Amino acid sequence: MREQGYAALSARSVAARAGLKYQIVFYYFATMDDLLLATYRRRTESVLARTEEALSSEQPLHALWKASSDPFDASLSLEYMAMSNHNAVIRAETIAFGERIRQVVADRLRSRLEAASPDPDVFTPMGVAVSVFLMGGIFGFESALGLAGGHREVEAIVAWGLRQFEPENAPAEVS
Amino acid sequence: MREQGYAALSARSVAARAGLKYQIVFYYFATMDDLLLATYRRRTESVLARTEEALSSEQPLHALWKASSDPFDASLSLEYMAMSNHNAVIRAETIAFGERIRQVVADRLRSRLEAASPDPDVFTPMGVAVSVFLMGGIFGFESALGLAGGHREVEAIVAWGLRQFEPENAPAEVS
DNA sequence: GTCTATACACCGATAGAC
DNA sequence: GTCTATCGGTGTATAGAC
Repeated sequence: MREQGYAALSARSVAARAGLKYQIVFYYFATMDDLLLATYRRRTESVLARTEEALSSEQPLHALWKASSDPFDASLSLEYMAMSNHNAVIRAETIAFGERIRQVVADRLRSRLEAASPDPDVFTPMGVAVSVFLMGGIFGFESALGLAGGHREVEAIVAWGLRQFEPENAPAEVS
Repeated sequence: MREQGYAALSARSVAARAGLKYQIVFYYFATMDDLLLATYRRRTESVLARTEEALSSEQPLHALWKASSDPFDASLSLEYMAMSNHNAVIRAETIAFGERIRQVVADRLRSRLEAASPDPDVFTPMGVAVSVFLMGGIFGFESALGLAGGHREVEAIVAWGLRQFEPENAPAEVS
């Protein structure tokens, strides 16, 4: 899926990688949608685990940016997002997971962000957390693609923003 | 493509909409890639036109956010981005267009942003322009999907940011 | 320009042998 | 559990009639 897109995920292509005949896929999964959902859930669990690991570091907001903007992850995430647009099962999963993870992130960062917020009405924990999350994702995807116009300049702004909440960190660590 | 994803764009599906036999597609376009590229180019031209229109308004940065975050556009853009991941022709076009439009936006906003920048080393024209662009795109896509957790809070931050450069605007106009 | 006819590859899914 | 055999459907693409 990462290499060739969701359209290339077929029983035949999956089985070929395992060195088996494609009919075996239907022995383990009744339909391709079942396989897809199982794969997606395994992935969201892994993303959640890595996010929580980032949140446990000494500079959780910086770590969240770093984890979110990872190009390898971002391009696969984008594939699932595109699929969410026209597959009801995947869309439901994307929404449920999206709501869940940003709640987790906001909760875990709450005390730290509230204490450091220059303006608590504007820079709420949820707002800051989701902003970092969203910006990181699309930034990472563009990097994977090879589209980097303005990235250096955006990083300068992001570094400034992160510094407002976690001041002791040097900007160099951001990228 | 918008309704069913890039995988559903086929000679058969296109011709069916026109009420014709699918073979006629190969009369107008030698390959499906040719059709795809022609469609994509028509779209990027239209996006560029609307962007330039936004930049001509009295509050170009606010207008840029509004145009970028339009959900209807964003979901189709995401489909092309996902496709860029594994189709070399589309990827080249995405990169070329991406570099071009952010250069246009940064140039057109330069004098205004430089004059208002609270810190010219951090908030460069390119940095601000691309940040608005990227955030708007993913924000609009999530809105189209029905994933809105933290959106209200993100909008508050975006409104604050826009206000730094175009102060006379009321926050209500941002969304 | 639009049609019919045809070719061949790949798709999801099922039945039944071992 | 893994295999072979088989099904109908869809995909891109070409040749040739009208």
